Amino acid sequence: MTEPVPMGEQSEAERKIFEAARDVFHVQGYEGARMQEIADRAGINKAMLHYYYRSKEKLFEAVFRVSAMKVLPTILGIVRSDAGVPEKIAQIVHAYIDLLSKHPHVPGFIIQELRRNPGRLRRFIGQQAAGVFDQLSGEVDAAVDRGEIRPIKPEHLLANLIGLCVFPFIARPMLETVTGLDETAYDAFIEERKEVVTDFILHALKPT
Amino acid sequence: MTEPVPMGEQSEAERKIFEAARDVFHVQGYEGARMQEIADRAGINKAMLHYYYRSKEKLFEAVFRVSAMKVLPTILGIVRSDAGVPEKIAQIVHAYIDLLSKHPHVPGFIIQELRRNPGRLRRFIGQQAAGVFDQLSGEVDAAVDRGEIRPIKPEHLLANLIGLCVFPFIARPMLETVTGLDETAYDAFIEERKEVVTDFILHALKPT
DNA sequence: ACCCGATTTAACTAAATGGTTGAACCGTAT
DNA sequence: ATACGGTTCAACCATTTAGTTAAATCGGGT
Repeated sequence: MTEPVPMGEQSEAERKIFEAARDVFHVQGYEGARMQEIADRAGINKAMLHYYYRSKEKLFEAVFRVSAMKVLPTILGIVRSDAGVPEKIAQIVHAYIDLLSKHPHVPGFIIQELRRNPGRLRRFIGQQAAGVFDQLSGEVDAAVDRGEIRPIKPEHLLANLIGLCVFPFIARPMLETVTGLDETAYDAFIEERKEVVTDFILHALKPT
Repeated sequence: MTEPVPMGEQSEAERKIFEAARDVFHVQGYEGARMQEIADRAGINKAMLHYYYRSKEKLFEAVFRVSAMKVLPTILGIVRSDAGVPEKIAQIVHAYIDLLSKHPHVPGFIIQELRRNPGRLRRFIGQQAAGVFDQLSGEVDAAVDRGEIRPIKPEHLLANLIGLCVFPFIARPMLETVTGLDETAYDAFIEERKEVVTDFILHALKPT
């Protein structure tokens, strides 16, 4: 081997495999993905997949972990910050749409896996996000009591917040068709949403 | 045969096959579905699937058509009605959430198929929904001009409207975990959303 | 009673797919 | 140079899966 691989690091081949697997799993989902296609994209033999990752399931697990980790911590960090509720909303919307623009297939990928195997994400969230909703919940209730925002149950606000950010990514081909936007215009549309969604939510919450 | 089957109608067997296929496809998706499981659920031999529907693809196509048809026309009818924009929004939200509560797996099913084969839904929407967005678009722009609602691009309003209705269904297991709601509480949560979402959108659009 | 077409089944086939194996390769340390 | 451990590959294997077939069944019309 030209370059020995330090313990705990990825070899060139392992990295290429992972990236190929990520691309294929993200678009095709677990069931739709073919080990042969992953090998082809990585430009290596199919047996290599099993040499580095023991099985399809293990390879998928690795991809899932990294993908979910890419999306969750950003949000959690903002929720944990000490900004007020309206500022948090603005920050989350901007950070989330920004992030998803860089990984546009992740939301659909997560949703798909959520259908196939709800348990995995449940465990994952249970570990990562424990207590975070309670914190947000408390802050929202307090802001409501203070009359800072109109009354709303935290679970509704959370669902609205995430739904508004995520939906354009998972339903992209549908919305493109309905609205008649081409790919470039749709990218601009998503970019606009950082402001539009923030504005939309804050107005919805503005006390009368 | 005990009951002859009139031309153009479904036999008992065909109906049972279709219902089993619908249930399996809705939850497993195309790739995840097994013809054997569909046959088992229908309580018939696997060969019968091919007798009535020539192939997995054809069977899926039938299920998809009916499922998409169940969800689209309701919305289209309301959009085409002559109610004002705020009334239309209220009607769509109520009708849509009501409808999805009866077919909770359909949104995820559609999304999954949208990823696997965007072309099919594109064609489907192209036929069914042609012109409907243009109408809604015109009405929204007019309402904005009249100062009836705050300025918003129709594509954003549409994305918000559908996203807010649909998201709790496709992300259900995730939201259940994060919020700690059990199945019964989550059903109540969805029921609440008819009012909450309507209220949320209308306030977001209320001129200042 | 018998025929006939529609329906149903068990057994089978062909292809695809995840996974395995044993040999070859390659750079390094002895 | 040689042995060695990690790496790579072509060929192979076992299982699963969609799809086929040919025979059996069933009920109504004659």
